[in-house]
Amino acid sequence: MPRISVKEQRRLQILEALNDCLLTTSFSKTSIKDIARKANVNHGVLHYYFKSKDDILLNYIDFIIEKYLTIFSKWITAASKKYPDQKVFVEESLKFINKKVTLDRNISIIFIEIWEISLYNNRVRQKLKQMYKIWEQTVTDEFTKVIKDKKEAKRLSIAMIAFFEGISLLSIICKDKEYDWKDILDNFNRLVLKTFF
Amino acid sequence: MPRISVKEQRRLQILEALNDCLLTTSFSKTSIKDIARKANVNHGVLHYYFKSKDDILLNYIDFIIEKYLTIFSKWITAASKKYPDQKVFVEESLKFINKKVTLDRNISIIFIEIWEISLYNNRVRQKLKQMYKIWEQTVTDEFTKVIKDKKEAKRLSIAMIAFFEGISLLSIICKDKEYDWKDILDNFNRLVLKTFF
Amino acid sequence: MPRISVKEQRRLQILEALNDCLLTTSFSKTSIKDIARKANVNHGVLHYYFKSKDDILLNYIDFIIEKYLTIFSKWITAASKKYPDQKVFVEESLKFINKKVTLDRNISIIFIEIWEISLYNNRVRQKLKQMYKIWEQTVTDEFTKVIKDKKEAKRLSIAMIAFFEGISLLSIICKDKEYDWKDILDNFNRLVLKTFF
Amino acid sequence: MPRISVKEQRRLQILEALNDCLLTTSFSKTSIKDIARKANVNHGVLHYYFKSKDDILLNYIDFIIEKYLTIFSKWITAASKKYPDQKVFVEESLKFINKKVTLDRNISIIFIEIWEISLYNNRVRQKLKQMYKIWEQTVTDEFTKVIKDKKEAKRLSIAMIAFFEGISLLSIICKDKEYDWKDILDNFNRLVLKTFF
DNA sequence: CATGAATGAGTTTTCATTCAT
DNA sequence: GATGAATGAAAACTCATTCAT
Repeated sequence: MPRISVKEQRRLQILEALNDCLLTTSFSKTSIKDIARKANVNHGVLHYYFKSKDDILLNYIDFIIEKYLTIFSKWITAASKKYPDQKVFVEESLKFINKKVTLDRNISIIFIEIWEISLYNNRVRQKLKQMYKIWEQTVTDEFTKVIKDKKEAKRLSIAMIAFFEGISLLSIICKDKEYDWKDILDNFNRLVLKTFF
Repeated sequence: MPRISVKEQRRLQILEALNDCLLTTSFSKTSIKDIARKANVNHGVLHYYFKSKDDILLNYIDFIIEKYLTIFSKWITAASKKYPDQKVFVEESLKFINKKVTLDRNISIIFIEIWEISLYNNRVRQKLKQMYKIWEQTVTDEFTKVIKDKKEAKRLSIAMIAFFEGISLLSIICKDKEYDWKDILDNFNRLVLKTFF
Repeated sequence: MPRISVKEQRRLQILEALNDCLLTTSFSKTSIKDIARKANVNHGVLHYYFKSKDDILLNYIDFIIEKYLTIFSKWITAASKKYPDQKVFVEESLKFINKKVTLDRNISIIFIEIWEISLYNNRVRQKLKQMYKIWEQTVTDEFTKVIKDKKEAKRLSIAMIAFFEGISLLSIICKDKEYDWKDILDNFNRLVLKTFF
Repeated sequence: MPRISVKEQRRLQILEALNDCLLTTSFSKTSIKDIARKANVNHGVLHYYFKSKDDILLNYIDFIIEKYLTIFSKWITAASKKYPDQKVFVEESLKFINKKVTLDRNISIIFIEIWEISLYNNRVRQKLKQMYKIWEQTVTDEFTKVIKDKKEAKRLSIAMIAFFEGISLLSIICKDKEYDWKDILDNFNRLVLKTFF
């Protein structure tokens, strides 16, 4: 008795294929056949597992958001046990996010693509908004442990997310030896740690 | 004797039409005929003034970048005269950018679209990169007036741009009463002013 | 269990349709939809079986060349058995070519069209050149049986092909009771037979 | 008082431009603007001097046919005086035709193009037919000086024209060191001279 | 379930032709 | 007469979607 049904497995296979496609081509210019080819399945199959190309997109957005929220929440759970000292926990968390999310080229590309899709697709935008809300609340929760003012904690949380997304974006567009993104993030992290601990 | 030739006028008219289109539809899904309709011209005209759809795009990117770099540099020039006090100048500049750029919905939408296009279009990416470089240098120049360490000034300049772009992005995706973007930016500005002056 | 796959059958159907079209319209002015209409298929199908209009053309050229080289070589093989006497064999061969090729209106039209295409399409020209080379060699081989000088045999072979192609051309352009093309060819054949046998 | 009006001069200029174009591109793929560019005139002008693109073609056909018939008849007139000996006259005439017409690459290309156009354009075909008729009669007239049988003279005349056109065609398609077209023609000429003189 | 042939709407592009200036 | 902007029909091609086998 498999935990994931064959059907679910096929669906994941297709969503992963779309993910691969998006690393080189925009969703608009990715054809159903492109996805099928990457997934090693017949293109007709895609319409068996999904209603339409747009349905694949919506499922993909859920898939990708869940994937990264899961990574994030798993880390938080594990790290809060591993690092009982709050300062070390925050330090390690920032390092983790920077390395695994902000400066991960593939994730950055995928999210720039999703941001754009969300501009003209309300359902995608709602999903994305929900993701940022969860992210913000998680970060705010952590900040409230060291900042009394709840409003201030939220403000800082949002600002930090904005900053990370901005760096994620610029690191893709301005890929250049001149800009040392890791250095910039390390300095930021130091500033945060120095300020609050 | 017109300052701008008829030809140039028509080209601008078409680029403005594309700008309008991008506020509601992605470039990929905007057809030549859509642009023509918005510009109130026959679709054949677009191929008379531009080589191809891609040529329109490239010209549009130049047009939009120049437009905002011009707004920005004009402000700097005028403001540095108007506000001889460095602190006031910086304060007013931040206010101006926030209002006219970061929180301008249309600009934000346009740039999220351009970011995405740049992912898969090297020429667009180069243009964008060049724009960010100019922006960074202008900001760095201002920062060096109050920060001795040049490297630090550059780091801060980049961080600030990343932060503003992040806010610009989130303000579009998370448009919600819950998030008061102006408030977040005002707080940030206060922090900057307090830190350096 | 079909000898020819459905795919190959459809491709042939399309190439035959193009052949029909060329009898009334030039390739340039024959649209994909024209071919589809003649083939009784949807125009999208043509792009399913062939990469592009040019790909259809290239395949058509191969198809038509092979068709006539096959007719020709089959005849030679069969006739050389049927007519053991060399003179009779040549006589019958000339008759056959005249009737089935040189004075076949459809073939003449098709080839005049292909000649023109080859002017501005190098790949088509190479295919045509290859066909004439094979034809020339086959004829030269036959001539060498009655002419000792190999160079002379080749010269005559080429001259004969040129003559037949010229007649093929003129018979289309100067279709008129005044010109009895069969009579001209018969006289030519008699001359050839009288000269070498 | 010019012999040729300005209007006529412009028209010729345009027809010459089309001639240039046809050396590299088929008539179908030659645009009005291509012709105008080659003629160094505004494309709108072409519709002032000619009713339509097709009208340009028809005039061009007349122009090119007259041009070569003129060359041909001028030669005949001059040569028949210059070479009172009939054999020498024929010998020189054949040499002239071979060099100036049959093996002139540009003329060959132009005529292969015209042959094709004539396939699907009755008016062009009629003009071409008329040209071949005049050519045939001129040659027949010469042949009747040495051949008593009028029908035979005509047959030979047609055969010779067919042969020359065939060589003209093959020399373009099978341009190759392997085929020495001049040699083939020289041999043919020798044969003709030997046979009738 | 899987396959791949078929459909047809929609896209970019070309270009002969017209016409106001 | 000359110019070049504008028109609109038609072309090649793409592709999401359907469906018979």
